[in-house]
Amino acid sequence: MYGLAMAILVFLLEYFEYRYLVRDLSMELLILIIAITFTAVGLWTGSKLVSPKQAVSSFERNHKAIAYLQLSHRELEVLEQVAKGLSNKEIADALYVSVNTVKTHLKNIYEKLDVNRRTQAVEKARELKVIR
Amino acid sequence: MYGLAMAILVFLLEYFEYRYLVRDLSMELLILIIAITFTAVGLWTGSKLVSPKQAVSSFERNHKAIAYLQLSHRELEVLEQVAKGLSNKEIADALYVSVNTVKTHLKNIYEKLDVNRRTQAVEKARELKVIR
DNA sequence: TCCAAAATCATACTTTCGGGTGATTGATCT
DNA sequence: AGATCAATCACCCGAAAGTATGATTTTGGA
Repeated sequence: MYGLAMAILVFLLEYFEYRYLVRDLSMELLILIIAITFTAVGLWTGSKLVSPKQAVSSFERNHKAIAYLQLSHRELEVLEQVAKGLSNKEIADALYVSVNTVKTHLKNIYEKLDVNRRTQAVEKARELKVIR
Repeated sequence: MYGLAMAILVFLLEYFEYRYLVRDLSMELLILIIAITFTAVGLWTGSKLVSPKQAVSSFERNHKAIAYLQLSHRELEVLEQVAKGLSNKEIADALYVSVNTVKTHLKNIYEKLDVNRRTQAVEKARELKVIR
């Protein structure tokens, strides 16, 4: 796309070049136009390339923190469900285990994160980039 | 800065123009150089202007959502405390009101956000950019 | 193969939350 | 002056969450 656009522009400019070459003024103008045009192209391309990269995700899990906290795979799953706002019962159903199991996992999570409420656990896990 | 750089470039190019005007090849090359240069300038300028804006904060409160949901000032304060992971008692102490008042506010918040748990309220409020 | 960690579940108990209802006070708008 | 709304508080009750303790089964490595 970019290459094509540039080729066309170069072609067009070459045409104008031969038409108005005699006048000095048009040459300066030509350079100005090219400069502005390609600055715009650069800005546009930059915004198209840079913005999505930051907007789409900008989240990557902090595996070091998880390892440091010794959070198991299952505990992470429970933590994610909690962050989604699910109740213990709903988490139990989602993970096909009993409510008691969920509670046990949560107890261990609270201990590892050094908190004693689900809301605090979510808050802390977010800070540590353990969950989204 | 940008204007100065462009002025210098135009001046330089004008110099080259008079020096190599006779050759057709250099004219095309000239245009190519200008195009590439200013694309680079555009990209650089874009990255300098766009990146910091998104990196520094990237959060501004959605006042429209708050207005639409009819969340009062006090309700917002409670919501923020909840998001911090505080218990009703702790929120009550922080805002110098009774636990019952906090509960009343929470009840109204739940109704307005159409949820029935604090964790869901936090989740939804975050989605709607009502809280950080 | 054997062990430690992870995952599972249970029971019992306490605390916190959430829902329902009702009431008072003060500010704002008409 | 009356209506409206935000903010405050109280009481009750059941549900959910959290704490403590103990036990069994799976499983991934050494």
